[in-house]
Amino acid sequence: MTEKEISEERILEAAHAVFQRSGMAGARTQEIADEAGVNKALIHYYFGTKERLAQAVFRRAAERILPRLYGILTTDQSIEEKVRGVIEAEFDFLGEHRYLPGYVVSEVNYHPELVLEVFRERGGPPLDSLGAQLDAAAAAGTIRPIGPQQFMVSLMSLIFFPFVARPLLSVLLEMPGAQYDDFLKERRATLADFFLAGLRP
Amino acid sequence: MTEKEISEERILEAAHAVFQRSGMAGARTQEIADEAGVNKALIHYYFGTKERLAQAVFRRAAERILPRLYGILTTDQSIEEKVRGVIEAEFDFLGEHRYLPGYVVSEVNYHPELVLEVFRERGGPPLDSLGAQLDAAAAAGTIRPIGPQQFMVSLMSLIFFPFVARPLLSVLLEMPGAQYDDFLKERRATLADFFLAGLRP
DNA sequence: GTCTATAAGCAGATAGAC
DNA sequence: GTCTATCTGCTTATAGAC
Repeated sequence: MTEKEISEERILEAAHAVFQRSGMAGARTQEIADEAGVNKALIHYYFGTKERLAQAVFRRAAERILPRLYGILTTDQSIEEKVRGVIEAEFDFLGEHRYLPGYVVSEVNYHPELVLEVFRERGGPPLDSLGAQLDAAAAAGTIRPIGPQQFMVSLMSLIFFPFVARPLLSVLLEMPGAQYDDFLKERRATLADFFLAGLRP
Repeated sequence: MTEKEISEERILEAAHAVFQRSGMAGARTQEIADEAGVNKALIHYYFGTKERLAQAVFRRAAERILPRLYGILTTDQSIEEKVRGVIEAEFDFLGEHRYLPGYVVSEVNYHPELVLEVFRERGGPPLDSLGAQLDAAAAAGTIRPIGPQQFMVSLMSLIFFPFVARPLLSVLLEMPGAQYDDFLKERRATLADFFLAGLRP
């Protein structure tokens, strides 16, 4: 890796951390520079503006979340296997990136154009093949009829929302800190059964 | 309503709108003043700082979302009736406040102390009575065993996440604008059955 | 490629008149 | 209670040396 790439990577890493905890509007380039161990000016040298830096961070984040999700959905496994696979893979990932979903969701709210451009580049999950598989399973009577969009939204809701709304849920449901981690562990173990039961006819 | 209260209310209403679309860090007091039809200085006269204005907005929002939710959970209806009731009530509410969940979730991420203080004041749902009812239903064999927290998180996830992540889901699942509204309508009609099926033993 | 120094603009907050 | 005018501080971004 060249020196240039090292600095660029350090800045991206630092920006990711700072954006995640302060949001794009709340983040300060000075803080990013400090965390990266470089000077403010260098950030502008590499990325021009704060906005373009944020986009670069999103591109990087999208490439971390989406492929593993789509990958599993594209195999030739059964619906049940896919559901279990997605839940396991996402919980693994989220264990190490607690704040990423909250950040993505927040920024997509405040700067849709900026963020959605990135997600458009990458494209969505394989809706057609998934839809066909769901239709086939419904025809065979193993699940009740459901469209691929409702399927995906329900699955993603159940997985991501507890991370996105963690601070809020932690307070409202009286599960501070480590207790919430236990809650998530229990959830990981039971979620697939709950979701699959919901699909049954 | 006194003149004083009218101005204060106009500012709160405007602040709510502006915060919702720009976030607290991104919002400008000038924009809030313009939208309220008053002067910047008046905002400080009433609320002191932008931060305290934001808190006032949250307090107002919390009082709109939570009571109707808790109210239904506190009745002596069956689990099934409560689930259907909560879903109907929340979809009604969310139809007119699309961006509220996204805003609350975003700010709770970036300024936990500030927001959580408000939610702490109000307290959570009736976990004890709900837990007892779920235990009883499980003992009677109508549902499988589930704690009140898992119950609440799953229900809230399925309801709120499609609103919180709307822009993202709209792009990834290829349902632009009005199509997403149709999707939500279908969801409203089918969600209770899906959720209740997930609970069955 | 990386730094120091600085410019230019704007935001939140206050003073003071009415 | 509401306004105009202003201050102070901070932030992004650039110029220019090394």
